[in-house]
Amino acid sequence: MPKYSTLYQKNNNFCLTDFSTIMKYNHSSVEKKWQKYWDEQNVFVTNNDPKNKFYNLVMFAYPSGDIHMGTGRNYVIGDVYARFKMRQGYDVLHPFGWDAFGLPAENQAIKAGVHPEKWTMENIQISDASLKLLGISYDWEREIITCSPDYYKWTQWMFLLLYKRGLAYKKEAYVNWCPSCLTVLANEQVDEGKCYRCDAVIEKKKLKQWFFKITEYAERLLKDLEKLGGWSENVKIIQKNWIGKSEGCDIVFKVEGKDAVFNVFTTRPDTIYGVTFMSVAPEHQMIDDLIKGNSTEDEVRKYVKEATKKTDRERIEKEKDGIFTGCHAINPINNEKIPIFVADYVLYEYGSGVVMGVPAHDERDFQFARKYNLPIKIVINPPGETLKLDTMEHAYEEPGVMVQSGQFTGMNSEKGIAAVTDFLAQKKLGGASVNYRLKDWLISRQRYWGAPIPIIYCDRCGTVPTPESALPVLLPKEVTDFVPRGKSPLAAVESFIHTRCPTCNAEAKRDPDTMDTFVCSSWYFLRYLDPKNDREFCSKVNADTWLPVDQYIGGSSEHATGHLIYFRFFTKVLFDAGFIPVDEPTKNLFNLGMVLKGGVKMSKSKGNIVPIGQFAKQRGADVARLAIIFAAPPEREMEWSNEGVIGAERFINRMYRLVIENKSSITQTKPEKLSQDEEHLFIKINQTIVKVTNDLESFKFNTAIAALWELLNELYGWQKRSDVFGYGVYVLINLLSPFVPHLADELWSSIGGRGTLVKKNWLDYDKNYIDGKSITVVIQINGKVRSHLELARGVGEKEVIKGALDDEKIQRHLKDKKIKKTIYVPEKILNIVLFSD
RNA sequence: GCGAGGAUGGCGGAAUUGGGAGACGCACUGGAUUUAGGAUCCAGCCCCUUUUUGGGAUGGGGGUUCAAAUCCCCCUCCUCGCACCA
Repeated sequence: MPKYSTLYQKNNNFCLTDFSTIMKYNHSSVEKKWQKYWDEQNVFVTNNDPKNKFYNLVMFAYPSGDIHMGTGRNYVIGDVYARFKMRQGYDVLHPFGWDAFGLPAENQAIKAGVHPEKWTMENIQISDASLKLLGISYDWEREIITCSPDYYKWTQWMFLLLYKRGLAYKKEAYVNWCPSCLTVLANEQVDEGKCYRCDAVIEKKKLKQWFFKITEYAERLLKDLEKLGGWSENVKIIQKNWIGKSEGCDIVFKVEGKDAVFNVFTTRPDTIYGVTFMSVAPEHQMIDDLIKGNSTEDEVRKYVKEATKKTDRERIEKEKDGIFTGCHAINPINNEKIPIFVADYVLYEYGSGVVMGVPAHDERDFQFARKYNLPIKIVINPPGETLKLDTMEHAYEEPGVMVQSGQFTGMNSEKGIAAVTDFLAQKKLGGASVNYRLKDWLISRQRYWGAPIPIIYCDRCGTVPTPESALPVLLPKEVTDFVPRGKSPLAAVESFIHTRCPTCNAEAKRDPDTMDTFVCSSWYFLRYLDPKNDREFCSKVNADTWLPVDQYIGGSSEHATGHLIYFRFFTKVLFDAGFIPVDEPTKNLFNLGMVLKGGVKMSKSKGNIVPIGQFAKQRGADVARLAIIFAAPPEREMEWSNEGVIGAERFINRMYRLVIENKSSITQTKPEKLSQDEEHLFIKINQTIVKVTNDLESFKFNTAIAALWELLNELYGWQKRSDVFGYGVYVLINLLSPFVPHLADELWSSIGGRGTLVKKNWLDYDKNYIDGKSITVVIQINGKVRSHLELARGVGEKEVIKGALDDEKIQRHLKDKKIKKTIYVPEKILNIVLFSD
């Protein structure tokens, strides 16, 4: 078959041009032209009255400088999907916005003296321009910026909603305190127990903080993971572990000689006869009562003071220790007297902050008991074995058979757990109980650049929420000192802090703290639905119309324990309050892989970024898009490389040439009267439509491009400019449009198409031309491929065997051998098994 | 330590209800065309052996099977998440 190159040399019938003078695709004018067209024709403006809605949401971004290939990959992948859905006839909502509050802006302000707002807004402008250069199909009229008062007014409103529903409360909590910078630090700013800026060892400081009661939703957040069929198992498992449900038993221990009790949570009530001491977290409020007047009071106080100052990390790394309080508790099951310790391995936040020490059956308790020479009492034996105290080097933590356990002796652990729990419940000394690892969400930040907490403190009325009509509580702009000194910079802004009590009009003070930025991002997906509404965060009708999010795209599992839990939490709260019709924001989440450069994550701080705007100008947006998509599967990490760019450029130029040189042959009409070769090509075309459609649906964009490349190669080498060729090129142009939209629209218009392909329906395939009429059956001998047979579809096993036995290559292998059996997989494989000798 | 995922040519990656390993691209080699090319076209491109034939190969080792990248067991390494959760 003559190839393309020989054609233009020898035969000019097909009007082929000399390659050496071929025009190259001028990406910059073409891309500009179509971006302008899309914009002027409002191609991406959302239909407010959708018949067939599709909410395609990509995670919005933090505006730290210009976007680069690392961040841009997310938006390209989201865009491919959005454009595909548009072509399938959906009314797509594809919005974008900025998570614009947060520490980097503030740090920049502290470092360079630029106001956070100025820095943020400039970055947004630059990044918006880059996204537009990439041709991302956002409905820019819905862009939201969380630091703008129109937005954070509703973030504050959300706070008040939670407050009204009893889900926002204030309590004392320990925060990270840098004794050198004299400032409170966020958890992210503490690196291995040290200040990220000055390396000083971080201390703990007790401050009154606002919390959201996410623990009240723990069970639903856990249970409803089942509803999230389109989430990766990985993220669901991470969330499940994070929520950390643990079923067990509460046991009430009385304190000897005091009018006090401890409620202890345990998952192993079957070990209750093995309790030989009790440990209380150093933060526990009851310690004061316990030690008051004891001879060791001062020593215990000293221990508590030191322990509470330590970071979590320090507490974990050192050997377990503690101090005897001088008090004893009574084991309710056998009235044994056990010493009460304060020990810093006990977590105040989990359970009740008190644990019963069972050294024989818990490794931590075992170490602790050995250190302080406390008795160790074996109450569980491994099945069929007997533990010996003198030879024990570790606790036996597995289930087993209860011994030395009064009436429960002889029971196995499983039965014993239930029996002891029931027994305690009957005696009102405890009962079944569930604990979660999940903690309430601390949302106060002693920082400037965030949404102010809309709370007012009045001497007479106490804590008073700002009335909704007074929202937003504006963040004062005339601030110059952004350095937090143990309290929010806002505390020093007199005009902000001083206000009047909404209830009694007396002089009052505002809360000086701002909210964690995760609050802003927990509900942003709702604001897109109604971004300019100044009476509601989103109208009920819009929420009913657009929710849930049909496809959520972005981030990797790093958000699994943060944003993705918070945003499910907010959705449930708003659902309960009747504002939105769904209790899960989205059933489909697609996680994206990071972009690497030189093997490390591409990021501004690593200094290895490839800016997208600049790249799009120089080499083309479509080249960038194609390189990103083809380099790796979307969910996997991808290395940004120049080689990938070269391949993408080649593809685009080749595609462009194919179309421009054969304009007159291209047709949207399906071919008729096919020769054998043509039929083969037509089948390939139809198979490509199927493959690309399926791959688009399932985010296998890299293999979709591979299929397109195959078809392009085939058409490029095709000799006859008949209908099937012309139709093939037409198909190719169409299938390319979600990936390289500028090129596709340009080619579409160059062959006489009108408008943009975005508005044109996705292609159907011809069901009669998916499978070829002939099939290739692989002939194996003893599992090794020896030959192939071209046979008609529908061929029977006998014919295949006959064909195989007639085959020359097969005969060679069968010489002097006996056939043991044959295995035939219809229309695929025939395996001839021989006797081994 | 616990949990999850992964390891396929020189490279990115295809192929898993078990059925032709290496699609597609990059790099590389040879050739064509060109004043030139980082353009374009043709051919080759897992390893060994070879005239064709053939043999080996999906991190390592074992197993199941007519047949294993795919299923099972053991081991090594890598990535991510959690990490005193009672």
